[in-house]
Amino acid sequence: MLDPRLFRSDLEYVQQQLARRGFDFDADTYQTLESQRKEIQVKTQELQNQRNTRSKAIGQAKAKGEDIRPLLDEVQNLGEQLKAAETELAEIQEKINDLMTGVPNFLANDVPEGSNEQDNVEIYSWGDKPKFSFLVKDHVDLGAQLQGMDFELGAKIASARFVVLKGPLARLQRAIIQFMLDTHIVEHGYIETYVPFLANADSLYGTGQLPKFEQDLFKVENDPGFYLIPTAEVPVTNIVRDVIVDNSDMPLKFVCHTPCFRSEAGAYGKDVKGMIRQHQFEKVELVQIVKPEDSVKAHEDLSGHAENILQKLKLPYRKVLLCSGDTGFSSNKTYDLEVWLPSQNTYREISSCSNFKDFQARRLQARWRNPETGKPELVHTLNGSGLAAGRTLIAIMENYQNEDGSITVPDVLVPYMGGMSCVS
RNA sequence: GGAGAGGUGGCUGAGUGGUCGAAAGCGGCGGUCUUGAAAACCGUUGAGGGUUUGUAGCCCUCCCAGGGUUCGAAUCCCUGCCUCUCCGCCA
Repeated sequence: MLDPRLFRSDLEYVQQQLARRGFDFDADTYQTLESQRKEIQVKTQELQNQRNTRSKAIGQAKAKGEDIRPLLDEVQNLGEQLKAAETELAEIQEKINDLMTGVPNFLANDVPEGSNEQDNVEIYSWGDKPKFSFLVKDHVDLGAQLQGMDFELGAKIASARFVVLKGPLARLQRAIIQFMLDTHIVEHGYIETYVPFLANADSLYGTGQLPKFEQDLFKVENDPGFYLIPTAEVPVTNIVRDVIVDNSDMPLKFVCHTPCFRSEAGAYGKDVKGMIRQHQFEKVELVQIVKPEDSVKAHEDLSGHAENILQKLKLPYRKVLLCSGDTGFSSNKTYDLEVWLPSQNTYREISSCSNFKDFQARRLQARWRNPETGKPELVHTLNGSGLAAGRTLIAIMENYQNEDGSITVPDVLVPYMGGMSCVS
């Protein structure tokens, strides 16, 4: 959520900023609601004040043994007036809140203009694309040949967009996850966390998935309802919900491996084949909680940590700065890392690293105490995949494939495969 | 699943239907003392919001959450959530 005070003090600036996203903020509706709010809130607080003063007077009169009858008559209909005002205020505030929670974050100044992913800007590419002297297979064919990747079985057990991995391929995915976690913990200084895979509505609201994107989530119809986490970002960032983080603990850097669950509503016909787009996939997520002045630097660091994984795996990739039209709702600035997939002859997203500034922190009420002011102030939150493990698995399969359909294991993963250097 | 106890400020912990946003201790911050530190002593110390040019003043809200009773609720009633203890079950 954006700062409501900014809407009151400089609405024109707010509109300009939001227009960069093509978001047309309804200023008229807002101003009508806001002027109503002001009037009703002042009225309500005045009535509350009256109630407090008079009740106090009654208490004092009673203590002195005076007759409180006239005082009681005086406050007779105050209660009803107050209740009506409070109800009206709550209604108007809910309307304003609904309006505000639908407003996306501002974009950083250096986010390029553009309407969709076509307009994203490549910052650089890394690594040499492999050259093959034979016809390349995609990960689906390779997986079938290795008898380690079965989509029909996934469909039988659950539905389309699920997979069953078996044998060395299942182990390879686990090796990837272990390798990523160890690298982030040992080399990049992250704290490993283990978290719930179901989250409540408050948590999803805090990171911005609710109320706007409920259709993307799997919901557990319990009482109270839970949601399957679409990313570890949700439970991990919510660690600091309603917390004033100690100055000396900043920055907080968490790494977490979880399965992720996405309904993929609206993705019909998209990436139907293979493991690119699944209802359930494994991901290692990086989350940082930092002081506001450090977030731009932290964003570069965090995406660098994800890149380091790709580089150690020697997977060719490119780094892309998302344009205004492709940057997510809560994000101020996002880098995507896209890995080379030989079978598709293109780069595909394998990590998305975002700086949310104080947008999530405001919803979360995640704060730190600024020693200069002595006051609690909002932190900045960031996260990024480091990396999506399922997509890393298929990138390795395709880039490291041999003519006979076997897969060479990247050097850094061999220890995690019990010394196995080739999957066949 | 059964039985019981409880949720109060950064922490521990008192509290009564009325001057309680809340005793006391600890911790934090400032000061006195000291070459410096410790100890001791003195002072200070919650969060959010409204109004406003205002980090001034005035006002409102918050004692787990949501309802209710009342002129008045941290205090009484109801519901929910969470924590702890014992029993049962279980990876």
